[in-house]
Amino acid sequence: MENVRELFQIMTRRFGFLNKNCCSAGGFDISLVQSHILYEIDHQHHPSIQQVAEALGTDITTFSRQVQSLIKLNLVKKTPDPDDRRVYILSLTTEGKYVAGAIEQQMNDYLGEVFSHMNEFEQETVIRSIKLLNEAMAKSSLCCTTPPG
Amino acid sequence: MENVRELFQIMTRRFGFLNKNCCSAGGFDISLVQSHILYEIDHQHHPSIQQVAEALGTDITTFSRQVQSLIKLNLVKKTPDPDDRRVYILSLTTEGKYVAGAIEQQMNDYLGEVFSHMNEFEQETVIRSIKLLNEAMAKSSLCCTTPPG
DNA sequence: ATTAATACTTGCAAAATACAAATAATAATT
DNA sequence: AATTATTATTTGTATTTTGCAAGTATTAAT
Repeated sequence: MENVRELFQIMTRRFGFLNKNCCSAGGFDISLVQSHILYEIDHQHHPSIQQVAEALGTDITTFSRQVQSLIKLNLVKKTPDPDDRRVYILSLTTEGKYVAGAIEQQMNDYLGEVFSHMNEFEQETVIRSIKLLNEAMAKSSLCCTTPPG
Repeated sequence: MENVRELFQIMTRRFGFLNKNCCSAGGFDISLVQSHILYEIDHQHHPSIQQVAEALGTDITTFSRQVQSLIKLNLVKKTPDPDDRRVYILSLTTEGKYVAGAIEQQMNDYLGEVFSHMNEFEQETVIRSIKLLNEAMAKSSLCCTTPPG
């Protein structure tokens, strides 16, 4: 098998560039990490601060501050968990949902443009492959979980 | 077509975790960005400082300092370009090549483990798809080049 | 009732980043 | 040939990001 790492390196770097471009959607201009946080809060079910930090592989103290800044921007809301008062549940505000949606849309537009350079069959293949890859990564023990740092 | 962005987000995040884990290879313990710099210097042909900074999408003043730190670690070498004395050519030292190689190997090992969760046919498909994707991204005008920031 | 563990926050210090300005060399213009 | 403009890189300085250590508040275990 050829150099898989190289293929991945190129792919993820380019996707990173794509991501960078995409965060000034919907009139807001937020950072790349902030967009990841919005994404994650939006996709988890009533997540706690710790759960989101964990998912993103971010130090919890750093994340605590990141959340604060998003609350200041009125994009994220922090609600005390009635079952355990140590815990805060994160959710997106209406504004936050709007921004997350705008970014999602823009990213999908960009990806759509990328995919337009492939034919229908190639597009299907690529989508299916990424799914396979995600499943394989989920099965892997070595990788793909929060790093120790 | 389903939510492509979501598939990409998951994939790249996981690959990011993989990358994070992988930088303490060969006895050295370097940062993720440093590993990307080593990779890029190794894969370009006698690149100048600006060229590598450009490829990585890093501000040139930041990159100048990053190079300095890698020189201090004796992983990178800076040679004046004889044709244009404003320019410095970057290259890896013997030690730098060793570290870059160790990281490459470790990444490939990790990816090998990930791929072991797929059958031969799926593996082939995934590899081919990533190649297709990289080609499509290269063709795209919207994305995948250095962002303005 | 006391101790241990957990979820989150804050103090502080270090690291990463970027804009503006400086330096040094080459290219373009007069 | 002299002057001006452009380019490649570095440094000054200020901002932002980050993380460890320690703190608070709450729940779980003994």
